[in-house]
Amino acid sequence: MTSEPNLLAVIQRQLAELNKSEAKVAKAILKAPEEATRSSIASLAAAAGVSEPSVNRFCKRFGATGFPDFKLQLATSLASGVKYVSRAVEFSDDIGTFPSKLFDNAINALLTAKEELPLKAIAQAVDQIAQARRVYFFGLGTSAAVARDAEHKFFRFNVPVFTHEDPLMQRMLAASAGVGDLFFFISHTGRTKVLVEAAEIARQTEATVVSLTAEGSPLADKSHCCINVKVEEDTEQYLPMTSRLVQLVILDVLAAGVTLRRGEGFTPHLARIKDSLKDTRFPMS
Amino acid sequence: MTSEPNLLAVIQRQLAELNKSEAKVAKAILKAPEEATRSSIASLAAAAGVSEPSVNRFCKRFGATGFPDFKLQLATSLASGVKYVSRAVEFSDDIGTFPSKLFDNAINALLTAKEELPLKAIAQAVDQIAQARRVYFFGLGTSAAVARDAEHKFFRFNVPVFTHEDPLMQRMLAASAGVGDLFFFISHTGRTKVLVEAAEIARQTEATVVSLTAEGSPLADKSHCCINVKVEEDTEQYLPMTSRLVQLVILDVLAAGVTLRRGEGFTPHLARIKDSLKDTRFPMS
DNA sequence: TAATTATGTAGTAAATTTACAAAAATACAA
DNA sequence: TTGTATTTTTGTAAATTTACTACATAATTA
Repeated sequence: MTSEPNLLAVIQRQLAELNKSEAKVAKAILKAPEEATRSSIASLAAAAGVSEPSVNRFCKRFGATGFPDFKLQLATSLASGVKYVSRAVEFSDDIGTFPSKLFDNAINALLTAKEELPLKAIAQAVDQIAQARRVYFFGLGTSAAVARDAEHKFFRFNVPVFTHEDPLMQRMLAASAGVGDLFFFISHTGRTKVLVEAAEIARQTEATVVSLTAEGSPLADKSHCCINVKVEEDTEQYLPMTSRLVQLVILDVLAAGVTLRRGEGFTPHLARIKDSLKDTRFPMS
Repeated sequence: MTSEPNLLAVIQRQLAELNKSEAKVAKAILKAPEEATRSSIASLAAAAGVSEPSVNRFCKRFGATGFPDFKLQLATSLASGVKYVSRAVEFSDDIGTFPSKLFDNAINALLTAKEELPLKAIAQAVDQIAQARRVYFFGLGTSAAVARDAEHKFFRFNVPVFTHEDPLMQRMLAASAGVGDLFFFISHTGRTKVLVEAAEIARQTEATVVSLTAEGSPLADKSHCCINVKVEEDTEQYLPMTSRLVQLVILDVLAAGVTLRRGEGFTPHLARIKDSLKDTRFPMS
């Protein structure tokens, strides 16, 4: 059963080849498709001016097992028209519209990323992080915040993690790296000079270089392992980027991957960390 | 008929408040939603281990006129891409399953947040940020990364922004605040002592206190304006939180709101900022 | 123990499908 | 053409499946 994305279009196309009563049914459905999904076979038959079995035959002709199945397919087809598509925010937007637009853009970015996850690179990165003696997360600008987030997360997993936003520190640390060190570079464009340079320096040592960045970018070229994040076309230049959200979730994936590798025996450690924060908080009322 | 965009999420959320048989039905549907749309009331009842009227009552509870109507709503909901329900990562998961789970969780969190956006509070926060002479973003732990992200974003909009991760700096800055200062506190729980204390100190000055945190939390109580983020049940304690993603997008919304308020004349400024970064990057090949 | 709530049984109503027959359309011979 | 045979289309009526309602029993709560 190949579920057709646009059932109405198929009906429209077949209209000429249908016999009289079936054509009547088709017209009735095309005229009010939403209503058709809600009506019984009797009322649709009445609306089309035919008998109930005619409607039933019509449904079977279009690949459904019967009338209810047809309604289901029709409803699905109608609903799938409204997907989450990127929509630019405009100056004419108001509070009722632009927040949903931004959320839709974010959701859309994650949906897209989910479909084309570079699983091989992710698995490889998990391996390398799990084996690393020390992990450095480096990013600049917006990506520095992502690196910071990663630091917090991985710290919980007993991975010795470090972050530095200062390019000079990044260079120096890269230069003095050795076996067991892992440098994880985060960059939207993969073209930020100082970051690429730091990666280059790290690469000349025995350390491992992993990056979360755009495919084919200078930064990706310098890495042992690169997790590609598709860079969306830069249509909306002045409003927030969604790529960092994707980066964050990919880092969640890496963290989860490392945890899973540690196995069930690791949960007490996590519980202890969580517990250690208890006293810093006001108790629940 | 208020057509709910994400029926599965609604069912998931209500799960705790359902009585035994209805919960069984809910679980059966959540387990195999696609199949549920195709089955009869009898087979679904059998699958859930309850009687047919229980299924019927379940449907009515969720706003449907009956079982067929419910199936229709479910099918519509599924088709519109909303099959993203929070699923916990388990130790038996492998690379083929847990990444999608995490993405689904993230997408689900954003979808849920989108549905219940506190637009009034957002509008108010936009007003206050737009009027502020200085804006301080304060957070700790994971929220510090969110604050950092906010700093980068708002800086582009020519808002004088500051972030500090150090609780002592936060206290001192809060204490010396005055008219025109805005303190923006970010916290998942809203119960972190040192942060709540800083908010309390800021509140005693002429400054404005805005927070992005859990409803009814101590931090929310200290704020002039609180943007509520629903805190999901803490079932999955050891794996990444999705709330920070929601926080980030809400901050995007605020930033967009401030920009829109500035009007079209502001774009040259944004272009200049963007331009200033050009020389820090390797050109596209 | 009473009251309330939850759940299932059994019967009923509604909707859908099937089997079949009538009607219409088509093909073809005279 | 026109009548007849054949095929296709369509509707009627019965059968079947499905969904709903009313009510009784069970479980829970006060």
